[in-house]
Amino acid sequence: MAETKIPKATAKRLPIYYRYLNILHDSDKNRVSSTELSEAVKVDSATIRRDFSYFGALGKRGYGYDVDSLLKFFKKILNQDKLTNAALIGVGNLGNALLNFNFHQNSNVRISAAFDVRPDLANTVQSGVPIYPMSELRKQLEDQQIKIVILTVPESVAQNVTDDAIAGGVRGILNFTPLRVSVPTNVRVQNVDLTNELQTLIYFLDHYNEEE
Amino acid sequence: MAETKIPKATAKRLPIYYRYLNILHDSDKNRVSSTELSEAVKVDSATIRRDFSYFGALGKRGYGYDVDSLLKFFKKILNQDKLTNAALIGVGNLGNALLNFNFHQNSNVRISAAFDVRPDLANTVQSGVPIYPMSELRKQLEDQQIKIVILTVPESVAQNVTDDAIAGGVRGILNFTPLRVSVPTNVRVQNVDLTNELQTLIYFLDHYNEEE
DNA sequence: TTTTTATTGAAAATTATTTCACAAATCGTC
DNA sequence: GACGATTTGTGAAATAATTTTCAATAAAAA
Repeated sequence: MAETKIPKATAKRLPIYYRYLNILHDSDKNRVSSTELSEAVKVDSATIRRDFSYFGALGKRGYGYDVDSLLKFFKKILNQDKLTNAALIGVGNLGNALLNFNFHQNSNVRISAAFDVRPDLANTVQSGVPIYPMSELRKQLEDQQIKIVILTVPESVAQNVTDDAIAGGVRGILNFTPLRVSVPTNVRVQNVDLTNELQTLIYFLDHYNEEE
Repeated sequence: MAETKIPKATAKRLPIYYRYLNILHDSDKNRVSSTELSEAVKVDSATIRRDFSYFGALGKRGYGYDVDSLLKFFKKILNQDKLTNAALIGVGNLGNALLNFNFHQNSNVRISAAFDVRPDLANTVQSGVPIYPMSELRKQLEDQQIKIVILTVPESVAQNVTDDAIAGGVRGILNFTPLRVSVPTNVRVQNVDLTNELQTLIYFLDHYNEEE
């Protein structure tokens, strides 16, 4: 399934490249060099070439990379040639913003179902997405074959909800709660911890002055 | 200023430790081992000990770490013993959610000013935070001595707004736009790219199955 | 007191990632 | 075609981060 395992650091950069390739494509550029890419995405050009080379020789010496074929290649690699459905669990403050956040505009992901405990939300439609009661979580995930969830519930219930979601077949979790949830090894968690990010930023400001 | 430069990977974990130490403190635990911490924060115990050791010998062999003194230490290190004001630029969909997101509850950061282009928003107060017109960005940042901004504007204006903010003295940017903004070396950018996170998650799901 | 158990701190080994630097390939021009 | 200018792809070196290992020490038990 994997093409001889790409480094994680590389994998995390692929969407960044993909995004900029789309921009180039939309502006009808058909050729790009690693140096040019480097400036746009703020990644060293040697790193970009190394990243690309894990997938084979994608460029041409003395020429650069062909935008269209590179784009097509990454679209495939990133599964962006198919639509991926995700579920949002917890339609509170942040959850609501994510419902309106148009993932589908920039990527082939869309939130196709949402869940919340509040009885007045259950069985309504918010921003075009049906909201189900939490009691239906497992069943709906199974029925709709949803493999990815976005977790925006209160920390106190995060682990329970996670367990439920995994029971429903979920394989990837975008976790906005500060809790580091426990999951089996075949489930992937990507943590987005806003308080953390701010604190890290403050730390760097105070301790890594005037350099990079 | 810096205590002989800590690895970046370590710096990013400090807020995670800090948060869990607070939880331990609140539940009146006064001692913790690296193994116990490890389970809670999902970081290998050796990595935790290594991380701590950059700051000196904080623990006691055969005993573990004293929660209170460790907490006090990290509070200082992370500047959480002082209040840090941040500004939010762009009170749209996501920006609004962040205004309501209580950073102050979990950390000593609060959003003390917000900015938006919409004339109907300017000079109102949203969730207790005054909204200023964009034209006042630089002046307000200077006057209020705000060094950190949260950027939730449309991508198309991200670079301009960033330049303005930096002219106003900003040193750290939590960037929610997909644009990799250009900044001088003494300004730090922390990118939070939601579409990216989802795409990375999908990539890992498809290519790094059944292992870790 | 002595022994056992728990646990850190740090050196060393390992693994992962980035960067350098250059030969090889290709392009565009004369 | 030959030549100079570009630009990739990649070994090798450098740097960064994690993990192993274990001596030293503290606390608890005998």
